[in-house]
Amino acid sequence: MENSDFAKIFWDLAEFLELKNENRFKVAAYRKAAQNIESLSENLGTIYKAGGLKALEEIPGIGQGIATKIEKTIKSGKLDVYEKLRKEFPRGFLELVETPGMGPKTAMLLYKKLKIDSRAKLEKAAKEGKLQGLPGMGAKKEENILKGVELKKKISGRFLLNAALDQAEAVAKELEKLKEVEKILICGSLRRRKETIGDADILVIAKRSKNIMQRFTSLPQAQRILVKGETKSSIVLKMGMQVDLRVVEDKSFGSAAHYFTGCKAHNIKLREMAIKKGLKLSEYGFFKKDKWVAGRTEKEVFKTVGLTYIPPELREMRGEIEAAQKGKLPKLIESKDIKGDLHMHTIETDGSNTIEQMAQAAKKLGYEYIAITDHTQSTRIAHGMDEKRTLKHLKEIDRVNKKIQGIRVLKGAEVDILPDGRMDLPDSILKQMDLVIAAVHSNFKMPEDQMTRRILKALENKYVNILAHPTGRLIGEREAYKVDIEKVIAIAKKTKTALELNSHPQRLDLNDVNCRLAKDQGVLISINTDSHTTDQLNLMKYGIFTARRGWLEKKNILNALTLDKLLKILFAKR
DNA sequence: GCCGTTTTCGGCCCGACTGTTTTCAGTCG
Repeated sequence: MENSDFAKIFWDLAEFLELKNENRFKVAAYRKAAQNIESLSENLGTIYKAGGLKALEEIPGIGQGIATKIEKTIKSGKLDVYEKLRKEFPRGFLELVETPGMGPKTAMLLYKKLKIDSRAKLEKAAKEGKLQGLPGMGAKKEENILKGVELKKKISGRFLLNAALDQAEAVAKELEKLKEVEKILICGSLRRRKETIGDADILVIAKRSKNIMQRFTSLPQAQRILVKGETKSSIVLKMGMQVDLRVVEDKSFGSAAHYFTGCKAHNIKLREMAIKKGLKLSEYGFFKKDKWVAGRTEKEVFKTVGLTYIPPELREMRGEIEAAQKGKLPKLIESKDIKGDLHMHTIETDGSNTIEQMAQAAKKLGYEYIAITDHTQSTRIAHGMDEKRTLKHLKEIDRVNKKIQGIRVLKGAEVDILPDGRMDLPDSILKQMDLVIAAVHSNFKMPEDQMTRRILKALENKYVNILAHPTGRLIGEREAYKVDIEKVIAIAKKTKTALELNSHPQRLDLNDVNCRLAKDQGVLISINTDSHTTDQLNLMKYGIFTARRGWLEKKNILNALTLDKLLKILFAKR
């Protein structure tokens, strides 16, 4: 069982108990546990096997009750209370509650009065006007629920970070033109640079909000207004993403920015810490009794509860608060630390630019070096190189390297890892390169033990320097292949092989959690763009975002090394 | 159900918007 399967059980349990009007703190406790389980880097099953019930109870938000439920689930594969509740509510009931505008109270009301137990039935009843007239239900509420049903059909889940960021920035740019706007900041999961985004949160500092709200709700890219108030409005963009806008005064900038950036659990923790200090924290600031005392900047917010400044990417309740208390937060990697890009393609295989064009573009970015790493023969779809072409290509890189000044072009290739773990080119060819990237491009559906063996064997090859996109996932398109990532990290450490953090917004592979795992084991990460055009060299920022979410520092990054240090490490394995 | 340098019992984050309520419940973030 995956952690997400366990989490699902507790998310659902919370929902069921809420429907049954259980104690709301109990409901919240289940949700907190589900949340924490989702963000664990280690599998619950593994934790239980290693340390039993005690180890489970050490996870924040998990006590005796939930630990026992996890144990039961591991032992028997199911949880009786969960199964019982599932039978009590019809299938389709949860999607009813998840319809925007509906909540547990309304869902139960409609179920009891009208036997509505699915979203389809809800839509039908609303269209027939059967909802209005029930207690607390009028024509408007019925209309809203219908809108919610439609919205759910339209909003296609989550958006890739780059797409969401582009859209949010476009909205912010429009609002910035208004003279009332003093400051504007994109907050929420966008500011935390999560790999996928549910909705965008924009914070505006202004004294008067009326014009701003008017402009916001009438933007050309707006498709629907969800709510429109004095300090808070929400719209849905034509591309399907929801955007929330909040307007506050300047003296609340810090507390509002902090609040709208989240994550939720992190916020709650800070508010609890404020209470312990006799203060109340909201988006408007810290209050002693009813008197405002602080909140002008985020730094001030953290300082007031005794913490050093926590960068947005770390605010995920993954130990950042404890680290800030001890003054032990990492000094996160930044764009300026990156000295080169070690994974890119040219027209020799499936890229669009020449070696020289890639080198010139990289030079403009201020890089000290790049590596040209075209595909090898097995990746036929990319016109991969056989031995003969590879040798010719390496010579061509030498030629370009002599020709251009101010940047070093390293000779490399992205070599396929064959299903049996052998490399797609013989060692006699690999040894003529400065850098070898190994990658899985075929047979994704192997069983976990086979895939793990396959990759470990590649890492043991003394010419392999980097494992490209280590789990092979394409966000929203293809699941990661099954591989024991902890073993991969351990062997990467042993063999002095770096792991790639592929910067493409659809890959971001390794992900944040695994990056942190690799860091803790002392494995170097190479943040690469895997560019197929000169433009794509700019994708580096997404890799850096994810690296920061993984607590990575300059010293953890292979391509933050100067050229001579890099070369030393590349050849140290041979 | 979880949790504890104020606690093993009694707390548990805080506020905006909407609709239907005539003072507030429900939903959302």
